Formats: sequence, structure tokens, C-alpha cells
Amino acid sequence: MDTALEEKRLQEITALCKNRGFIFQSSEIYGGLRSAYDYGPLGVELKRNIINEWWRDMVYSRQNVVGLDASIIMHPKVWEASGHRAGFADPLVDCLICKERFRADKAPKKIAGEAVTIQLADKGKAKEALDFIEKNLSLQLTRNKKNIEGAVASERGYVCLNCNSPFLSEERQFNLMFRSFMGPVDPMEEVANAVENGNFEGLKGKDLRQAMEKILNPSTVFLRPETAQAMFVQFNNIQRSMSLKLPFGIAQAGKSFRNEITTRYFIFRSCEFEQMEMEFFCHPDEDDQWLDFWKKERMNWWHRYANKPENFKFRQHSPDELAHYSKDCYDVEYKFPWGWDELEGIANRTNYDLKKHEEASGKRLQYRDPESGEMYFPHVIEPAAGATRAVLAYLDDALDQDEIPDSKGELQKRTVLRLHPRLAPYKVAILPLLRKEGMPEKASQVADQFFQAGINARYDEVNAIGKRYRRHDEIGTPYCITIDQDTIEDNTVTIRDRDTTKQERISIEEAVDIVKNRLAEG
RNA sequence: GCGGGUGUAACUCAAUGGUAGAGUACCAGCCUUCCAAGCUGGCAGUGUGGGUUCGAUUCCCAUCACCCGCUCCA
Repeated sequence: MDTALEEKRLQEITALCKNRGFIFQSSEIYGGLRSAYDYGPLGVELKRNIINEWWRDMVYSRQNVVGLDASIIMHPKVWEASGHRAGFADPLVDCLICKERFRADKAPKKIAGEAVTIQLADKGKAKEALDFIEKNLSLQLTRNKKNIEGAVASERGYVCLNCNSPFLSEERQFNLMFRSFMGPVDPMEEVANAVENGNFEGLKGKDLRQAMEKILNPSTVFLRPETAQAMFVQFNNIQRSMSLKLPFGIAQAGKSFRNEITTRYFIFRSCEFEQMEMEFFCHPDEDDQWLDFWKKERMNWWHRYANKPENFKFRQHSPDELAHYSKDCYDVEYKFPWGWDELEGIANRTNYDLKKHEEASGKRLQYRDPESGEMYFPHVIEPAAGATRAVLAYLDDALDQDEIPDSKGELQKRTVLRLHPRLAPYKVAILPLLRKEGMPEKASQVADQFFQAGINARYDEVNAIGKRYRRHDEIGTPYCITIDQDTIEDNTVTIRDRDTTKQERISIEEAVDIVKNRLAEG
């Protein structure tokens, strides 16, 4: 697929989401807020259905997995122990020559004084760079085609990872966690007082920052950047209260927050996102086999709701991209319009988290084997999936176009969202053929039957029947039930299948069971 | 956050330094007996804030949002 088509695909999905009430931009009337999205009447159903399916599979289908819904704001020490406070504050640097921004710890290392050749994209860029160096840095260097020679590495010990330049901006901290303040008094007031009293007099840079942090820290809290930590922190309470024996899992779905440097691709990467995470605690000798087990389970789950399972695959992390806590990790990737990208990470976190929290809290977070009496840190296998990413993946997987004949027999394009029935926002649409002769009343009664059966049905009488069929095709409603004159006479209705557009005449009594059975499939 | 691009109605697109139009969609009514029908009427817009100007949607500046590249990540 070429770039133009990929872009068009994502636009199609975004447009459908807005037009049909799935997903809107946050605060749209005020110009929108960066990378924040609201799930509309249909989107909330789709997202909830996905999370419910996950919960059903993880918690309701297994004897050894239990649920948790922890608070989003946790004790600040949780994030110190987990490494997020340090790890989420990456020092970033701008290259003064090529304008590249990069993480200081990822840049090529050089010894101070070592000669480096700056490599630009072309001769023109190299000439510009040479001018810039002469004017702004007062250095005379020489140009050789698109390279600039004669520069030396500075005492910082690294150079630009793009062009090799040693001419770099200061390192700047970007805290990737959302900071907030707990307590009735705004801590800015205390900062203002300190300034007024001259407490910061003479302080600069790092020292000034530290002095201000000291005032802010007592009331500082962070929004969780992942849901996982609560499962570790509550390990003891959950294990004891539920009398759990290894191996067992704790599952949680909920919101997490990260100040991403860049957000991109609609809801794919946003600062506020929803996760579905499970921490599976097992004996240290069994972690590899459980990782394998959960890989299989999770891929089965992704495939269950997919029209095109070939668009889901595993990618193993290479040793240098593994997170500091993780021994082995596989991503479930989906072939998004812009390419393969991550949906879920299935990681072997070893005993890193429990150990860290035991150290930091001074509370024992080990498991005592009831038979042998042995005390040990369980190892943890973590399948951590993005719920909001799942929404986007399944929308892309389901969005399709085909052709069906119109009333004149000519083929017309049809947009159809081939969502798995359990993911579909509405399971069935109840449509009076005409708005007269008692059809609306009869249709209302049929809709009530579905509501009583706990099935989300949609009564819809707006526009001509063909248009209503198309509308429900577009939002993924698997069935349309139409009430016509025969219904009034003999209590039969037509039921239309979204994917085939074929209709069948059935009795009203059968209708609920047909839909129910379809929902139970697969 | 850096670099590049874009910004007119819910959508697709017109026009203009001097009263912003159309199609689709949406709403109401009429008509309609199964796959985006018709008729009538209606709602609705220059992202935001400044500047230049008698007058700015148009020119300039800033800002915000989105898209592309880098980066980061579930």
C-alpha cells in the first residue's frame, strides 16, 4: 500500500468515527485538546464491549485470575520504587546543527577531544551548517562535500545521533508522568511566598529547581502511567484475602496517563489511554513456560474478533530494547494503516517489581509455599494490552466496502463495519417499514423484547428503509429486524444479515433467540 | 518538543480586501410496502487572539488543532 492510500484509510476511519458517533475530538468547540478524544454513544459501547470480552476471557473463564480496580492516584513512593520517576524523566537534547532532538543516553559515545566528522544530508546543508558554526560558535572548520571536518567531541561525551555534531543544546528534563497536587492549598502559593521572601535568592539552574521541588514535593502526586503497579502493591492483600495459591493472576482494566513526547495516529498514541493488564504470578522456575502459555492465550483472543487474523503477529523484543525490568518480551502487533505497530506487550517482568516494592516499603512481598514452607518472590508474566488501541485495530479490521444492487438493480458501493457481533455497539436494529399503520408501535414492542432479554437494540424509524439498512451496516449492527404489514397480521418479521444483506422471514418469538445464539457463537 | 504542511457548514468543495455559495448530511412536513427514492421548508460556516486597513475569511504576527518526518510508548 502506498502512503497516500494509508493516509486515506486512517482518514476514512476517523471520519466514520466522527460522523457516526464513535469518537470525537475532546473539547472540539474550543479548538480541541491535543491527542484527547471522547468516546461517543457508539464508541463507548465498542470500547466497553472489548474490555468486557477481555474481562470475560481473563477473569470469568479462569479459576486462578481475580480482578482489581485500583485508584489512579497512588502514593508517590510507588513510582519511585517502580523506577518510573527516574525512567520517565529522560534528558533530551537538541542538535544545534541538524535540529535533531534525541535522548542523551541513546547518543553515540565519544571521548572528549576526539575528532568527529559532521555528516549532513547534502552539500547545501553542509554549507549552511559551516556558516552557522562560523557565525554563532566562532569556529573555523573545513567542508569536504557534505561533511564538515575539524570538530572535536566535548566533555559531555556524546554527539548527535543524526549528524555526529558535538554542538548541542543543554540537556532538558521532560517528565513523562502527569504531575498534580493533593491538598486544599495550592502549592504555587508557597512558591510565591518563597520568592517574595527571597528564599531563592542567588539560586540558579539545578539548585533553583531543587529548592522549588522541595516546596512542591510534599503535595505532589502523579497519575499512574500504567495500571500494573497496583497489582504488585496489593499483592499481599489480594493473595491473603482470596487464599490464592501460585500460580495466579490479577487483572485490571483502566486509564493510564503519559505525557508522550509526540502523539500520533488518531487514538493510537494519546496521553490518556486505557489499558487491560494482567499480572500472572508464578514460580521462578516456571516463568518461561507461562510466558509461552499467555502468548498463545492472548493471540487466540485477538484472533477471535478479527476478520483478518493475518494482520496480527508477534514480534520478540531484541535484548537492547527490553525494558530494564524485563527478561523476555513479545509484542502483539497489528498491521495498522501506517504499518505494524504494538497492541499488547507480553513480558516476563521476573521478580523486579515485588522486590523493588519490598525494598522501598519494608513490607514483605514474597510468597510462602504452603507445602514446602519456602519463601520466595514469584516471577511475573504480564500481558498488557491497549484497550483504546484495540478499538482502533478492530475498527480498521472491520471497516470494509462492497457492492450491492440498489432499487434499480444497479450496483452501489456499500460501507459495512464487519465487527464481531459481541463487539458491535448495537446487536440488532428494529425498523418499522413505514411510519404508519401501527408499524412503529409494533416495532417498539419488539424492541422492548430485546431490552428485556438484555440485548442492546436500536429502534430506528428515520429515513427510508434502504437508508436505514445502510446506516446500520456502517455502524456494524449485525441484524436488522423489519416490521411490515404482514407483521401486524401474522406476527412475522424479516431479519436481515449485515454481512450478506440476505433476509429471512421469521416469527417474532424466534427473533430474540436467533440474535442471542449468534452472540454466543465464536 | 523540533522541522515541514494544512485550517471556509457535520462532510466534500466553491468564492471574495466590501452582504460567503453548492452538493451531501441533518431536522420538520408530505409522499412512500424492503436496500443510500421524490417534493416543500428549515438549521448551519471562514479554528482562536492580535495587527495593518474606512473595511480582513482574504495581507501580516502569534496561538491552537490536525497531518507528515524525528522521538517515545500499551
